[in-house]
Amino acid sequence: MRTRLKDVAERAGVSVKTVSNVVNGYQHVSPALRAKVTVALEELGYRPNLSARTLRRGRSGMIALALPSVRGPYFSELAHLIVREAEQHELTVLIDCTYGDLTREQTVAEGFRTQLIDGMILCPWQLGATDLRRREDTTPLVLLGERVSNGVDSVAVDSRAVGEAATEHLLSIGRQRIGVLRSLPSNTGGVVSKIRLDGYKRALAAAGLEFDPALVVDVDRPHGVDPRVATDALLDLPEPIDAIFCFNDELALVAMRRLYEQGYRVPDDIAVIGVDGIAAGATITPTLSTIVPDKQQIAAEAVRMLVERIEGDSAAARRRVKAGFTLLPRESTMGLQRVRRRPRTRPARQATRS
Amino acid sequence: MRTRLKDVAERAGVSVKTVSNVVNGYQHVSPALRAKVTVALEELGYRPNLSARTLRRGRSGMIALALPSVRGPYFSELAHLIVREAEQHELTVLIDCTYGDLTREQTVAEGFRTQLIDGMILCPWQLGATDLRRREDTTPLVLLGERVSNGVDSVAVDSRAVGEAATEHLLSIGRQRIGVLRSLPSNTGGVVSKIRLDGYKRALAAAGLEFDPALVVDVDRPHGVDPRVATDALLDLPEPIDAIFCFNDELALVAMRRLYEQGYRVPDDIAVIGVDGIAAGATITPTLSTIVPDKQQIAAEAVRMLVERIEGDSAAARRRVKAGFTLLPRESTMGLQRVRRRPRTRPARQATRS
DNA sequence: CTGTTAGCGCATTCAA
DNA sequence: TTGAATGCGCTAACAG
Repeated sequence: MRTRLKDVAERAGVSVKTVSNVVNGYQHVSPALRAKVTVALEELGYRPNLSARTLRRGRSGMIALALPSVRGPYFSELAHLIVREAEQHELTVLIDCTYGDLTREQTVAEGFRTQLIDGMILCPWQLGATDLRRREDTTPLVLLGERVSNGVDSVAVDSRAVGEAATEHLLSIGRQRIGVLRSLPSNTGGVVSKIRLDGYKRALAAAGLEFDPALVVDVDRPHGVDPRVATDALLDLPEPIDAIFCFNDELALVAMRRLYEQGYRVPDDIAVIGVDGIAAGATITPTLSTIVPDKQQIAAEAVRMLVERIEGDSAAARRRVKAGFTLLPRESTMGLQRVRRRPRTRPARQATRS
Repeated sequence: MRTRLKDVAERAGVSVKTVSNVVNGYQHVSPALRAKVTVALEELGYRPNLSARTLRRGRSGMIALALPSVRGPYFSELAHLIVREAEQHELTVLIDCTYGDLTREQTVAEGFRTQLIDGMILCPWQLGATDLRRREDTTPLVLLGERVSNGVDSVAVDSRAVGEAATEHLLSIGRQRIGVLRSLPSNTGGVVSKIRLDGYKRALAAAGLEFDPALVVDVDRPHGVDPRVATDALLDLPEPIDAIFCFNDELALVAMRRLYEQGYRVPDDIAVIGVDGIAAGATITPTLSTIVPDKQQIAAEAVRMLVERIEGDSAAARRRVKAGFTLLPRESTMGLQRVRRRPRTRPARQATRS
């Protein structure tokens, strides 16, 4: 049997309450007793039973983070930041993967790990306003993304502004026919993609250009159009394109590879811009121009709002926070950095295929 | 107040026990009562209080996963797989970031979230055998990696074999002077790096080549030598190298960029191989040859062993499972795929700098 | 300042 | 098959 508070009390010759006081860092304990208790605590190797404490306190100090996935550069970074942020508030994060599955998202919204978590942050892909209205669970909830505009706290980047910024950047370097590789994860309503495309259209309109639907190709991984095929589709257009706006960096990487395979040069022939700011983008050649959402801000705001809900009156008005982003112009739009060609000291090798 | 078992019981006009039976799917409940209870459950929107249940059962159905970070391609993928694997066993995963910090690792090993988690999987970077011997907490524990060889269950890839395989591959394509970019996270004892280097030496020896310490450069992010500088160091060696073995793919990406900046061609001048199998490696040009640890196996074995500990007698002998890996030869060692140069239909553009 | 006691919500003895 | 009572370990009222 595990050592309980009671065991420690007996050992130290004090009451349970006193031990509890010491464990919880209460002020009003005489030094003498505190010392005795501390020794007993140490000797018995006491560890509080968090379930019991949670049951009693009605608080566990844990929050859930429900994401479509924890894999992939975007969500893993976001998860990391949220975990860090939660730590600041002495909260532990329980991560749950929804796989963008509606049923799972509903389960989460509708009382997941009840009473074991003090609140949760959910990034919905399919969950709709209806689901949320039906919601009976009273656990504080903060939503990530623009999907739902219901009476729930949420934080998201302004996708329209993102679409606009990317497009404006491409226009600013003289590109006129801008293809779009739009990611439509098969399991999403694609709200974000839709809004981003609005931004694209707006930027075009502001530049006096007409929107051409043929320039927009949907990429629907993993069950839909392969990104390579989608890129080819853009390249095969009768009137050639001079830039591609990819809705995420991973897509951009694939597109750039495809452009290489098809003999196009980036950015000379075709400029490429992505969204996310994944690490590889800074390292590949050409380095990838991209738009970086302020994940740190997203994490901080989400946790802050959640903590407020947990601690404060749940009655406060629902808030909708807009997170910022940054345009990072790099080589895939601005042109390759000049490199110094080294004198070659030995003949170029042939790779020996085995 | 939240609806409790008792409330449901009153509503349905039955005892608490019966409701509990229904909730937990007990067999021996008469259909009539079951129906009544189900209705009451629905009407009141009952959600079990997991803290109470945990306290009573002595099991929470949660396990902790303590990693240095959840960011980055390797750990995020691993976390993902472990979460999936845990789900198969109806376990929820609580993720904790240690940042490779010794104190935090000790905290985790020494009774983290006691009684709230049924077991844990820890990937130690600094924790030593001493810490583990001292361990008083009885929560089942499984270790990831080769760091500790104590009386604890663990699963890890054979780093020596990895080092050997990478080196042999480079030798097999005719490279003889193989530089090593060795990652030594500032907070690690670098056990893995050491063992991998052993593999490198062994492969060299087997090929009748002498080991040259000058060929090994340590990269110590974020506080130590910049990977770019480290790459330069290899390039500045009096006797030129013809290959680089990078201890992880991210490092390889940086090295390849640096090679480009310095005017070397990959793989013609210098072949590059990494370890991890990150997604970007399949997409960049040249695609990155790499060694992919079988993360799925690691995840599966870790969870399996943990579950056995949780359910079975804790007395069973400690096991040390070796996970497999795969060599993925790609363009960065095998040579570029031939590309078709398209007829250019319009003059090459100049990127207009704004 | 410290001890006694009740009860958080649930699962589970033991009776019926 | 079902109901009543007990206690999991802890914290917070309330006494002392």
